Amino acid sequence: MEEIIEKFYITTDAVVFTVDKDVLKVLLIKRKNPPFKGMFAIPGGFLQNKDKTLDECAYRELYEETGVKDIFLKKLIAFGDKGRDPRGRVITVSYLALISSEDIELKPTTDASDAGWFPVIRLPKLAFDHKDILRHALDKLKSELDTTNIAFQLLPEIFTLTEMQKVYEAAHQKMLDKRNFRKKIKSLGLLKDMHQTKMEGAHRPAKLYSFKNKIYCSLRA
Amino acid sequence: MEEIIEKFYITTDAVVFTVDKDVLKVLLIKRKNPPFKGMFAIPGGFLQNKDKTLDECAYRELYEETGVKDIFLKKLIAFGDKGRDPRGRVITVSYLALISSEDIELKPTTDASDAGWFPVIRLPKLAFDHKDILRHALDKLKSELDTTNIAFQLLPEIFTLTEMQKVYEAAHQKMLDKRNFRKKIKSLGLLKDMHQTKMEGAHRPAKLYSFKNKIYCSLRA
DNA sequence: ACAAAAGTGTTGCTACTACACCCATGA
DNA sequence: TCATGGGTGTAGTAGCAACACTTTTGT
Repeated sequence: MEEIIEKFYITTDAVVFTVDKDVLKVLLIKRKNPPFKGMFAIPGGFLQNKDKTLDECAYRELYEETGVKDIFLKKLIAFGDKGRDPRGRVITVSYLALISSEDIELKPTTDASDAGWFPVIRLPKLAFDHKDILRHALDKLKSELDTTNIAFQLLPEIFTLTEMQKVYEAAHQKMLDKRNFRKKIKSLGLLKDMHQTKMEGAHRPAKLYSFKNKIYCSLRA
Repeated sequence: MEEIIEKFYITTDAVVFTVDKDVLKVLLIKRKNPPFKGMFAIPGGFLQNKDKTLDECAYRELYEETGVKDIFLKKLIAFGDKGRDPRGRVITVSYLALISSEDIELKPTTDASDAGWFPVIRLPKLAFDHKDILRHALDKLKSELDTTNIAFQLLPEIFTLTEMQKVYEAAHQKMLDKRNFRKKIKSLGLLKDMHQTKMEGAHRPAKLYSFKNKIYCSLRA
């Protein structure tokens, strides 16, 4: 490799979504250093040569900054315009990440004193071009929910159909018809009836379901 | 930026497709230097700081290596596994590129003595992980043809419906029903009847169409 | 008895598939 | 007149959207 070839900083940034109390939320951290000190940002950081893959870098940075681990990650796209980071030329690879709201407790770690979950409809101003990265990831989340079985990444092990519907409604930010939703989901054949019910409040108990397969796959031919 | 942060090589690689004589082809170059000297590869090269965007890098490298310019480019995804390039850690951003077969004449340039168009069904062995990059781009091409109006990037200014159908058939590698194809395309309302015909051989002349709008857009809400 | 969420079917519309014949032309 | 590709319509099916009432429970 000739000397004249330039090298650049690489980061991975993970846009982590969850649906918590019927609200779509995203994980952000407060920056402790300049630039954009004190502003919120998508968790991520610099690729190191010890990271064997970009995925590994995304996992490592997410864990270091927020304590979140064992999470679904899907690589999205690269952002590399000049000037997007005032420190120098940085190419960022964005990730879509999903986590069940059961697992969103943040353990404060060295880097994560100010990590938190923010409703997507009420975001703080974000550092860098993270608004663009987040919007792109949100669009991707919607299309993935419609074309793959990733919903299982946002639900607990067993759940009711109403809970599942709330996940779709939160992500798409619109209400769905109960009968049509249930018909569609049942026709996909992804769910297993657990023959248990969940009683919650003064009304008829809801049947519980789980996914037959918790392996990410497309629903189209 | 602290000294301990590592930097990496970045490349952009453009997977350029065309449909030439009803066959889907991809543009490859023969490598003139090690590693993989003499093997074929997707055209691309190293990001330079003068490139204001990743797109600009992809355009520049494609032009330098193949003489191809003024072409549709869409950024796809990053490849960054360790060991994918024996020279060192290289992160590659792939691009989907499309060109009309009218414009595929390759002018030999300094770097492009061995650029050529290869049918996708009969590819030579490719350098690096370019087989993976190509397959990913091909999947993307198919889904883009189904959900956007990019077909205009693969057709001449005016064309017949049969020519358009051949583009879809070549890309999807399957035959389509003539009546259904025409019904679908007409219902999209993208085409303008040019009130001209094209006579070619001993049979009824074909009506010529062009796109109302040659601006890339999605066909779904 | 009532309040609250669970659960369930039908109808109309749209979009896709499969399929066969006539038309305009040059040789 | 024949060979060639251009051009057209219909019937069946599958999937989506709109819509209201009964069931089961706790209080």
